[in-house]
Amino acid sequence: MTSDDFVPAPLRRLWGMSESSRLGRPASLDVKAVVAAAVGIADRDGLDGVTLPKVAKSLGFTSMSLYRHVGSKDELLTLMADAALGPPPDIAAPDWREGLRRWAFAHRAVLQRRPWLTRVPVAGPPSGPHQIAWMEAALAIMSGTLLDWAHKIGAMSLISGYVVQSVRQFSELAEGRAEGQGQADAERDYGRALARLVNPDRFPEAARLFSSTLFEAPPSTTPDAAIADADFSLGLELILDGIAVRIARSNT
Amino acid sequence: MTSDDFVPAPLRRLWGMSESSRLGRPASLDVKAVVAAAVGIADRDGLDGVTLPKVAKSLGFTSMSLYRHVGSKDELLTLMADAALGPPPDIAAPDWREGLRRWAFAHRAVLQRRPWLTRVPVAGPPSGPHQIAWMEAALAIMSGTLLDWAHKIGAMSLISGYVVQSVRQFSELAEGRAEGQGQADAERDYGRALARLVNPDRFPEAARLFSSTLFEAPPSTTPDAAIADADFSLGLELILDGIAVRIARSNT
DNA sequence: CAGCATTAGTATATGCCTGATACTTTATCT
DNA sequence: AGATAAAGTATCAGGCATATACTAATGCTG
Repeated sequence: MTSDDFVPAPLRRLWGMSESSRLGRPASLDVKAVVAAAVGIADRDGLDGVTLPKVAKSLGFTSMSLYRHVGSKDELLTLMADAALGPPPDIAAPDWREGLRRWAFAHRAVLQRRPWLTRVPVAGPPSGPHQIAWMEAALAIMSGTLLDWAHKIGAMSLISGYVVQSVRQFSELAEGRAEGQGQADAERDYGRALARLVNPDRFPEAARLFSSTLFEAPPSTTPDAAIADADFSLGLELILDGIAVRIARSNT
Repeated sequence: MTSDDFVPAPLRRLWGMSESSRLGRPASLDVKAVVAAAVGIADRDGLDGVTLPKVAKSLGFTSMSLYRHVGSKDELLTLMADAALGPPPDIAAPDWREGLRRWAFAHRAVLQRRPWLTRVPVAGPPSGPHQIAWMEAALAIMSGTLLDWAHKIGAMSLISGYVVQSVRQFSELAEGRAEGQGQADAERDYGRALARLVNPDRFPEAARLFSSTLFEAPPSTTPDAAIADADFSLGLELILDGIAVRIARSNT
């Protein structure tokens, strides 16, 4: 018989329910501080830069002290993910479609500011307060529709997965580019070599694709970000179209 | 002036262009063997089980020998991903919709057999021969449509991303479940606690969701796999609906 | 007011890992 | 018969996560 309001430690830490028992030595450190320090390091050095020694040092403590506030490094990553995600913005939209569109763009904006978020290994269903809040926002947007729960969840996670994937892809490319000046050359070499490897006999469609304007387009005047925006919208609208079909179908 | 048929070493290895120069000591090891051994370990111990010492030992060599055949551990992961993906099956379908559906299920089947594939960190656009072959298959399926390249690529990566995401989510859950008998209890506790944390005032929709039948459904008679299949199809058909709208629009 | 239980943080150590460097071994080519 | 060059090995440095056993600081109890 577990007590009815028992909450596992990781969840307690996720939801900011630190208890600071009156007994014993008082803590000079807390979960919030640890997570904030870790997020700061991730912002500066990327996710691989986050190590327990470095987080501890940035706070003026030893590595082992962190284990008083966090169960493991994996748990720290989960805590970081929810903290860095932050609360969703207020989305007031005339209809579900515009609402989901704004939700997707807001989500994307957060990830673009912290690309390392797209690389945090997901360890289970959303369970942090911010994750739940974003979920709530999406569900609220769809509350006027007649979709059942399974469809709502499906639509939301489809959009969210799409956002993560597209931001990750773009940021990887950008990182590669920033990694030295000669990187641009290397990248061009890489593309050129790949185009040569894609034999038109074995891969007719792919070969046509690789030699299409899409990959030639040399010094396009439009900035990369604009292209990325267009690509992103393209896929997003496709998803929204699919959802629209479902909604129309559920109304009959 | 780089030679016009210069191919970067990682790409050469990906495409099986090992050169075995006639000079010097002949190699008793090659990229293929290394990758195969690594894949075998990943199949048994998961992606975290793959370390250079273990791969080398399973071949009867020392860790450092691997660096003669593979640039880095990250590169090894890339090679593993393409090797383990394997070639796509022949997909003969009457129309693009059935074709893409089969393509998605085939992709999913591969990932289900090797769940660690969904956790290999992606390091750039598809560039291995098998990845290209899968891409070719998808493009061929859509070749009858009037979609432009951007839409085709968008549709394909949307589906592929969805497949990866859904398999990863399911396999995580299954792993957690297999990780000891008490895990099921812990999981139930977790869900229960979470349901209590989701305050209906702050999160009205989410709270209703958490207390809906979707989460109660105790010992459902239908096996997990069947439920997963249904969920998967749900999202997939949604995507296909979206693509259908695009295709219809591009025909006008 | 003394000391005890309790909690926070530290010191130290183990066993891993990736990868650099310098070496030995084994083959071909001249 | 060497010279040459590549394959594989030995050793090592620098990091990392984390277990265990410690010291330090506080409130509670007598």
